[in-house]
Amino acid sequence: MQGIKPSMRSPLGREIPDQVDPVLEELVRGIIAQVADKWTMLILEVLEEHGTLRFTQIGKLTEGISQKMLTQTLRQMERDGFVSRIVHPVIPPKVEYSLTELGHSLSAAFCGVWEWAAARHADIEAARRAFEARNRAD
Amino acid sequence: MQGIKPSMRSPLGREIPDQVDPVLEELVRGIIAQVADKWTMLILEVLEEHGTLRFTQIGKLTEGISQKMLTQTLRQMERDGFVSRIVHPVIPPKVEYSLTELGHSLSAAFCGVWEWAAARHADIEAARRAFEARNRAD
DNA sequence: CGGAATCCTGACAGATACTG
DNA sequence: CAGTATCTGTCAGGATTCCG
Repeated sequence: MQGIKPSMRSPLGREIPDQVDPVLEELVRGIIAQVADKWTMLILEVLEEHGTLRFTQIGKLTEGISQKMLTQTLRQMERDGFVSRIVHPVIPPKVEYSLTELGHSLSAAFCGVWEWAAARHADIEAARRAFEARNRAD
Repeated sequence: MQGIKPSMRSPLGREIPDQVDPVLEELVRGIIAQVADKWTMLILEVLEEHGTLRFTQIGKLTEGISQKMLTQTLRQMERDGFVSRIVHPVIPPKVEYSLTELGHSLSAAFCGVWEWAAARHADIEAARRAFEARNRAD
């Protein structure tokens, strides 16, 4: 009886109810889906590494992103409180982005998944090769 | 100089190189994208909670999944070594799925993100309301 | 410079039908 | 029961153009 929801295995002794509010669950799932998004993760990393950056700079540092997705992703991250967006009313425009405390904490939370993936990727690759071999045999 | 990659902030003192192999990075990113997939996460949870299950049972317990996506997702998870698939050669067919050790460890790895999301969802919702209010004002 | 608006396509999800 | 095959629609996301 263990689940990926912390309510069922939380090492902290906190009294999280076993029956998680389905509304909360749905919300949390949505949040995870968003933060696990390709561009969100990349931008998160770029901002972690470089601190405050301007729009175009993020675009250059985020390999392969289109202007549309950059705008869209940054908006979403701003909306969720992960990045702060400061507009300097000058000509030409200057907009600076940086991670909020919430953004940094998100980054830290994902660190565990990164460590897991880095530690186990060899097992995954092995599993894939084994799977290939199995299916080639029939 | 901090990133979401553990190489830059790993609390464990292990000697992970600061310059992560870009190939590995791409792989890890792909893995995360997959495991963060909606159905993958749901099935992961269902199997954690119920142990070994048959194809149809997983379908019933995974609200809203189509039979196509169930097959597809289970195949992928089997390919990556997260679930084992045992076919009993009887009539009618009987196929049993269960998590492997790798699957359980994946589940555990994501627990941290769940805890983060559960702990911080109020902040995110507040940020969203503030964002709404801000944009309503102009 | 930092976007917004528009158009377009291809990948992927859902529904349906068939099968060992 | 546990799939496969096929068709179709939707929609995320790229390219392009324009604007304060």
